[in-house]
Amino acid sequence: MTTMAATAHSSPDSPEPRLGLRERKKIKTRMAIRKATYRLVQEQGYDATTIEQIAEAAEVSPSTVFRYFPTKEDIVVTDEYDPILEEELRSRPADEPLSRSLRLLMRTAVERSLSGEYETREEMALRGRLMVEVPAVRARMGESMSVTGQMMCRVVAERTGRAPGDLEVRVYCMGLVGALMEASRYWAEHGQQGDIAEYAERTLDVLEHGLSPRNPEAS
Amino acid sequence: MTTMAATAHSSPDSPEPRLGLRERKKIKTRMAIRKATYRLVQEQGYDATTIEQIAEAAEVSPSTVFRYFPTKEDIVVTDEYDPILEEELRSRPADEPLSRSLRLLMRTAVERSLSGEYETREEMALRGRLMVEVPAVRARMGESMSVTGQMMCRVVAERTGRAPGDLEVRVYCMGLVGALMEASRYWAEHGQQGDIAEYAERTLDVLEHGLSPRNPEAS
DNA sequence: CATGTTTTTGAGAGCTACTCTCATTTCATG
DNA sequence: CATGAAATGAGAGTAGCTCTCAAAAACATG
Repeated sequence: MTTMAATAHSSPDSPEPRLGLRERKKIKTRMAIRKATYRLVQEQGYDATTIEQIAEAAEVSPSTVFRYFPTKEDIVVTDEYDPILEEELRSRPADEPLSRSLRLLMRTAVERSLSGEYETREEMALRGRLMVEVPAVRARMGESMSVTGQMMCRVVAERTGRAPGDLEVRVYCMGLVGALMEASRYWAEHGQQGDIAEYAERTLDVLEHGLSPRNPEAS
Repeated sequence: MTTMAATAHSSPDSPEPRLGLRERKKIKTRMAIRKATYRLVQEQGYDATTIEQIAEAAEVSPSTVFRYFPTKEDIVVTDEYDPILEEELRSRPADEPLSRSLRLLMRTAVERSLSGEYETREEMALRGRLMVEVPAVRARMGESMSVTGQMMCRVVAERTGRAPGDLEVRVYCMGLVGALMEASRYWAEHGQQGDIAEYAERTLDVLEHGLSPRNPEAS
């Protein structure tokens, strides 16, 4: 009953710890596990890193690691900003062409991840490498891709006035997400050098206009 | 052991056993493991079925099971007819529009799988269910999807005169394969009732012409 | 501050997928 | 039939993951 109330009862001038100690600790533990994992995986590789090592480095018990992440792959495959993308997409004017919204979305998404707002560039790079090298991680990535696809379905359905479960909607979204996934994989496979935003643009071009036949590298 | 009896070793006019006894046995073992797995999974579910049970039912040792299939998921996720599709696609005239070739390909592929030529309909149905229900299987399916995508890349590259590693080619193919995958998943989720060939058609329509905005079920 | 309640954690047992090694059996061939 | 190669079985070992239960930490009270 008194769930939300009570906060800041005695000292009304507390900085910003809106969350209780419990919540804050959970977040910290989560981060600690991630950090430890990233470090260990960088040092010794994914397979060579065991849950036990991760637990020890993060100063928690193995049980706790599994309480926070259902599988080992989940520790590295995050997908935090799905909801952010969703909101971003929804905020676009409803009469804007979908393709245009998507282009803008891609651009801001890339900018954000490059800004290191949600994860460091090293972490992103590591994730990219793992996606290419470790089958289990790649597989898990595919699963999370499907979640993103569903999110997309909801938004696209609203825009087009169709049902989210509509075959056309689902197929459209999964085609899109699959293609973008491949683009990021292409980027990862090429040493993460090229401009990923440009890759996204070209991807959307292909999806919109098809593959122009026999067009040998027009760039 | 006396099942196959004398294999007509001395008579040089043996019908067609071009393969040695070893090869034939390997094929048989492979099939036996698959059959046993399908049966047990149907009876008790995927997770409840252990490798040990499969081994016992197939009358081999657990070691042998792992020798034939790297993972448990691989036993059910087959993907035998990737090369067949490839040949089929290659056999199409080179100047035929890609979309047309793909439509024909889809049609024959569906016909073939429905004919029970490569696997029984029950097996196909089971695979569909597992793909929807069991995360590990779905994940593995995604991996095999990626292999199909690569095959597609090679063919599409030839057709369009581009390189197989070309970003546009890869993105196009993975978008396509991802969308078709989603279509088959849609089919599986809906009790495997609808006409999967029609779903494929609609999928290709969407990819070619985009999502027609606000078009409420025009069928 | 002492209390009782709830949540989180750690410890440990247990299951199973999967790997590796080595001895044994089964097929192929001169 | 003898010799070499390939397939199998048996067994030990690793690690991811689950479950249970009791201790500890955070919260809500008087």
